[in-house]
Amino acid sequence: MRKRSTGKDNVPSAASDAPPNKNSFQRNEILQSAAALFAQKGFGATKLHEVAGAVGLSRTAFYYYFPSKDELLTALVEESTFTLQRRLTDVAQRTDIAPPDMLRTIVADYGGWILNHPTEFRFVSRTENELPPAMAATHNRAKRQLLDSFIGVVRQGIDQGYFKVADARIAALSVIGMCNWSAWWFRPTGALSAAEVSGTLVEYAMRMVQAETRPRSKRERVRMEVESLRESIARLEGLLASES
Amino acid sequence: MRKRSTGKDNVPSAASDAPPNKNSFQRNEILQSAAALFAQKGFGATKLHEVAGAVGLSRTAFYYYFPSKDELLTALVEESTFTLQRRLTDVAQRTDIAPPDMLRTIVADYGGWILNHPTEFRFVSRTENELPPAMAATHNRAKRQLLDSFIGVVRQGIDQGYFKVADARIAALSVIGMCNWSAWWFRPTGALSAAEVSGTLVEYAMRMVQAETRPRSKRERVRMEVESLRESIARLEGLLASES
DNA sequence: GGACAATTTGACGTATCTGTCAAATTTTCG
DNA sequence: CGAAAATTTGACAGATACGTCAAATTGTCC
Repeated sequence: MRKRSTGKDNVPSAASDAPPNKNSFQRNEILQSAAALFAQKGFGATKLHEVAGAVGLSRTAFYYYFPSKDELLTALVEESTFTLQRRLTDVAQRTDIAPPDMLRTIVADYGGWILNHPTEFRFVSRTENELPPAMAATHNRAKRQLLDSFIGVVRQGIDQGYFKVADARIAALSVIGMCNWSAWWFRPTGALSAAEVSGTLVEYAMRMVQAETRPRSKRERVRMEVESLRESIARLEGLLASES
Repeated sequence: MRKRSTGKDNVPSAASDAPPNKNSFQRNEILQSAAALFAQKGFGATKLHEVAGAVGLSRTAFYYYFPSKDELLTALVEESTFTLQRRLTDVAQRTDIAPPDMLRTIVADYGGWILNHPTEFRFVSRTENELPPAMAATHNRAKRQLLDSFIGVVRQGIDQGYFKVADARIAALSVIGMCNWSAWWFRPTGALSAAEVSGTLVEYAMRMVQAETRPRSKRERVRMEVESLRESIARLEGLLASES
């Protein structure tokens, strides 16, 4: 019964042997269930016995894997938020791409991540007002960065004559909102895959800013033509279906 | 949490004189503060002393206006949800308007309501998973009706040749999501008014479905799509030829 | 001022939740 | 098998939350 109570053993550094509870199967099960429960009912409203019960454990067994409920929250936030944050800032830093392709890339990446991690996204959205101050600060900073990235792309597109938008901020928020909300309705088991929905979101984002089709590279032209073909075929299928 | 109270006066019947607490100023203050707190932290995570403290009351004074925390929730849900529900179903029932105007109207109405009641909307969205079963059922029914209304308008627009959209459901969800998310970023004190933002949302919704002012016949649309396909293939052939 | 109702409060009881700890049980491995 | 480690459990303590109630305070009207 080595509890290693005093030592902060939850640092992400790769201590190989000492930490008694790390990367355990049950630990990951708890994290996953907790994310779903927190996403559904919120952090404060979710009781520990629910978390434990969801993975078939007694409430006290939980404390073998996490020192406290707050530590569970921090572990969850670190796991979920950091990946999202990194992904966002990475994409937005590039300046070598023209605004239309840039918007396409950023929406596909952001929306794609949400569609592939709807539970995590809902968890973060739901618990962002209950986070401890330090984490709330970094989270808000990341959100602001994300918004600024979108606004920057839209503004560049306007300035360079690609987009026709009156207010870059409203347009960015509308695109972001469209993507965000997909976490509340998308189900991977549905008729459309995450990649297909992501492509649709990209298409709608481009329509929102009325991006002009001034293709740049050959590769990009091919991609656009293929996308256009796909859309045409889908529309034709729809027309054909409504025929009978 | 549901405990049976003794024969108190918590019947919602409109007895004009007997109920000692109804339509009081403090009662409305409590409702308003509670909506904001529930929207921010969720129902289960918000403690009663916070609600009472937000309006300058002691915790026990709260029980003079509401028999229990659950009754506060139900009162809040009834007040917030019913107005939203009625508004939605009213607009969507009309069939005398052409799809483009219909979409304009429905988005302006729905988005406008959200922009004018962001706190209520966030409250409903946040607590919808903590509602008592009966209320959850009606709420889900209303949500489904709303979605069906949007889908119906989009589908009509497609069939009548106004809109160019591959999947009516995804388009409807995207428009709804764009509107919904405004509750999380819009502030009435900002540079743009609710009416202005609402107009922008309408504009973006119309762009999303690529609404055209004049409908085209189905036969004509098929011809156009085929022509579009032919052109795409020709362009792709050209790109392929110049590749080698 | 005084009677009466409206409103607020402090003390109390109960239920629930978090977290601790020693003991019990299971698993691992020599 | 048997010992040590890993894992789980039940009992317990402290804190907090909800709700009740009688008493106290405030406001109103004559």
